[in-house]
Amino acid sequence: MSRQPPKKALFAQFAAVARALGSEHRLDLLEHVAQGEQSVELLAQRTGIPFASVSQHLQALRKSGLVAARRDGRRVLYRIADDGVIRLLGALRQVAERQVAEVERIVDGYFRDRDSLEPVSKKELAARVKDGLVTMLDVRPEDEFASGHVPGAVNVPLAQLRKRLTELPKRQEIIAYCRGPWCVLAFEAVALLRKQGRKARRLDGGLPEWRIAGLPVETSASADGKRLERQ
Amino acid sequence: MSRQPPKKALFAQFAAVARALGSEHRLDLLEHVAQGEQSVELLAQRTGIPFASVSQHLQALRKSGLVAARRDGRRVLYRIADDGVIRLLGALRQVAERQVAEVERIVDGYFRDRDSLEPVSKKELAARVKDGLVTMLDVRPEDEFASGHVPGAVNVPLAQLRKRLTELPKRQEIIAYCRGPWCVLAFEAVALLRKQGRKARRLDGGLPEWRIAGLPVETSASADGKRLERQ
DNA sequence: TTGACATTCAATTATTCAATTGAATATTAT
DNA sequence: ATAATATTCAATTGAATAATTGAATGTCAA
Repeated sequence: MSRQPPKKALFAQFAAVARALGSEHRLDLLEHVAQGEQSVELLAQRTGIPFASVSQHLQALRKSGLVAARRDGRRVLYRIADDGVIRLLGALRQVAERQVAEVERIVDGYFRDRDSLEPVSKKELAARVKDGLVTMLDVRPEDEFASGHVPGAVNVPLAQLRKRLTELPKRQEIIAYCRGPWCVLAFEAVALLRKQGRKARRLDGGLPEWRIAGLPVETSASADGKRLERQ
Repeated sequence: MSRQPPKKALFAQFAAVARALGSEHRLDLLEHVAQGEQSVELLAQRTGIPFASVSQHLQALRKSGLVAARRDGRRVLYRIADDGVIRLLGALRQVAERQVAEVERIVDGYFRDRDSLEPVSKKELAARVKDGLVTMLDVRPEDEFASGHVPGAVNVPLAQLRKRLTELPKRQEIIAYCRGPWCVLAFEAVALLRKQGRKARRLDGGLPEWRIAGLPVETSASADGKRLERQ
């Protein structure tokens, strides 16, 4: 292993990391883990993958250095190993989006207007939210919101958006986001809001991208967080 | 395929790209393709992979959008699909390097000093080469050098370096490079030069990185290029 | 210590992927 | 047309991987 042609050995390691990314379930898990440290069971619930499979996939991800784990009581909490992983996922997304025509068709097909991608920087946006000039809308499920969100964001899960429109400002611009650039919840939220005549845009990125941009993240100590007390 | 949950369909595409990267042979081929447009046969020669396998791997890479192909006469020339691919490879390398301890050990084990990584920008370097303040040393095989290299670089393949030391300036700083950041030839060259008392460093990156930085690339119309006339 | 719970391990089966070989296709030159 | 060459396709084999199930491990609380 160690005394073989170094080039081969290097490629083997790089290939191992890429192989770990080469599974839909693991990508799904990675996106969820990127939201914040989580237990195996919670990830199984959120992704709908059987918990034994989740455990195995997480171990595969760990072996290739994409996630890290620590024990807390009787559960094991997994997290993204470091910011480079988020950037790697971004680069993968970029290549796939730009080059695989299929993706374009899927996104375009489902969501008419592929809307203004990041017309305003995240840092500026954070300032505007603080000044009350725009409203950030987090359309993820409540428990995910609780474990970490953009400061000042309003949480209305996509499923309830239609009914709870009154909770959102009428004229102010609304910026929707969810898990990350791949997450379709935000696309759908923007489509719905625009149909209702609201001024809405999508944040090109989710919580992980917000975090690695060096911006603060807020957590709700409790908010349906029965399963989250330990975090 | 197209009317399935969009999230799944997106992940499937991203996973497909990652899977395409998850093979040592394909990474090897990608590194070579990144040097410049090349035919299947030439790639087979340079990588030592049977040509039928090379063809299949290239098709896999093409299907996932990592390389593109065009026909020229009776040969098919493959090239990197776009700059995003180089960046993706860089991100992969970064994650693997930072997180997979194995790589550190391999690199450190083989090459004592992991030497000054990119202490000077590529743009500045290009200027210094032009002014004759430093010498760029390309240690790749002659035919690879011929199909594209840093302007003004001297080509001495690693195997001949010890014998041809006299061709290099005695006191001037020497910057060695080869195919890319993973390429070990440059590490070895620097080690050898330093042992000889020369002032040598390694360029953190190779021709592809040079190219996507927007810097010019020079080709030798002829230089052992019997097989390269058409390029 | 016992029981409850979260996670991991082990074993099975089905699927996918890789390498190899030889044949088929497409292009150029004769 | 025919031959020569570069590439691709097809079929085989063996290896790696994924999903599933049930058992085993480790931790906390009573």
